[in-house]
Amino acid sequence: MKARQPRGFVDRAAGDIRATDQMMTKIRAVYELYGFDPVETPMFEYTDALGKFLPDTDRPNEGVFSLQDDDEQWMSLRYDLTAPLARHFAQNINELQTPYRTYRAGYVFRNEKPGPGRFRQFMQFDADTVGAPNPSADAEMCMMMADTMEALGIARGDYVVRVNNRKVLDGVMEAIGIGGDDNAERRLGVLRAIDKLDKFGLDGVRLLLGEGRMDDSGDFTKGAGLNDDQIEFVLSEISAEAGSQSSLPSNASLQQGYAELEQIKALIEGAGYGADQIKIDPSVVRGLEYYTGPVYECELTFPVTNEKGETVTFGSVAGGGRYDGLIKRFTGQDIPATGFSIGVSRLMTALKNLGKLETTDAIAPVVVCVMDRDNEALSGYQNMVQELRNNGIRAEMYQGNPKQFGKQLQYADRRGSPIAIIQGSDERASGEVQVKDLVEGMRLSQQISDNEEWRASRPAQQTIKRDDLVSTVRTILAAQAEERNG
RNA sequence: GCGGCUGUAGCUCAGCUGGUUAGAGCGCUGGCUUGUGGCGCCAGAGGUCGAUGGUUCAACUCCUUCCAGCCGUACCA
Repeated sequence: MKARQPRGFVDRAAGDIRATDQMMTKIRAVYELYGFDPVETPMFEYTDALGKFLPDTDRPNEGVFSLQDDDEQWMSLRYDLTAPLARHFAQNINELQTPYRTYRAGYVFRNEKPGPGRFRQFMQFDADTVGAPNPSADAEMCMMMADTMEALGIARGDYVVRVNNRKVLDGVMEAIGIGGDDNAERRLGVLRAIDKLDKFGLDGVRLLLGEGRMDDSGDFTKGAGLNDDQIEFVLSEISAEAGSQSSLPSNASLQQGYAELEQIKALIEGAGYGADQIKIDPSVVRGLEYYTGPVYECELTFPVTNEKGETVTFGSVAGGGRYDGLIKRFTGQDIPATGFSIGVSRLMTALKNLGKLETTDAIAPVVVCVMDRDNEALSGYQNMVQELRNNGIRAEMYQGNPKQFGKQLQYADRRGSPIAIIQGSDERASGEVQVKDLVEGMRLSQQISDNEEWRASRPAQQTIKRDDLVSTVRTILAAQAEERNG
């Protein structure tokens, strides 16, 4: 049998897990500071609770991973953290105090084609306020996003939170005469086209708003089919400076959208945030389905170099918006809500590129070598290990086959151990141990080319009293730490 | 989903216009070495050449189909 994971799923190694933990700790601290409390929901939900994907018998797993419980009910792995929150709130509506301010993190699952940096299981970290109808709640989300980026070490100017309002986009489309149920399909096409602004630029969007666009492989994407006047209206609107009113015939949706954006702008300015952190941007679209008001996303603006040496802009690492209709599906009553989601894995990749990820693995343990294998010697080694541990120093006794001493040092070396402890019968008889600084020894090795000489010299090794073990190890570790930190 | 490109050892790849027993470097395992990591020397393991069907005296090499991966694109709650 070949050992492998399902496509789009990955194992995570120690370094990734530790780095993720550190990130999550920082994110959580910001959310807590803002007065949000944690909540957790299960990975599985009944499929109908997740929303639009009701599996049909032909394709039960389109988009989501679904299976039938033994009572025939369909259940699915969650594909985001918002739908489960709506379910949780609706279910506990009588107990939960509103506005309900909550955050949660966890894996979500999407059954779709994986790609580089795109997996079928990935981590999201969400914050939401339920029962808050005013744009002030949206403004708070934007500020929290900005604070989170800075808490993670992303400098001001290397990120920007961009805010728009779905009502503005709706108003624009109404103004160019594609409002109403008849044009739902066309409006979707327009939104999709606008969403491609990052990728294809204004010219690409122009094509997609009109007839369509041919991609590099020769594949043709059908456009939204607007006429030239309509296209120019849309383009001028999405490329307009923040806050400038368009020349289009106004309507209620447009006016309300602008008013809400004005209010958000006033709040973030009042809180001291500048346009280099949060700005109104009429080209932000976000997901197409359930957003009903302000939408916002956080984008990284610095160029990063990928493994292949190509320069790419990273784009969006977090996004959200107002979803006033989502909870109503369960309760029948209007419950306004707004919130956002951080793509943890994606953001981690970006931080790695920025050098802001604390990739310093935990210091590997001190390895106590096994020289003699009689019980007296072994208990002495174990005693040293325990003493180091009791003093807060990671340590382990070599647990492999000890017959070749060279293998033990090789193990310590490849494990990245800072120090090896050696005590043979001679040292034991005189109450001594050898302490070997593996980092210093590696440096010395570069000056010695002959293998015999390298061995005989026993580099970076000192003989000390057994009683001085802990203090000597501490001294060496401190020196190594100082060197690492420059 | 659509279009293009690519599948040879754990990894990176070589393998001529089809020719007998498929190679290299690195890595891995063991040994030199039951008192010393790097460097070194010796030995070894590991491949139904992505899978299937076909053409041929003969296929890693050419063709079909499938699968997987990469790039672009579409969809993306």
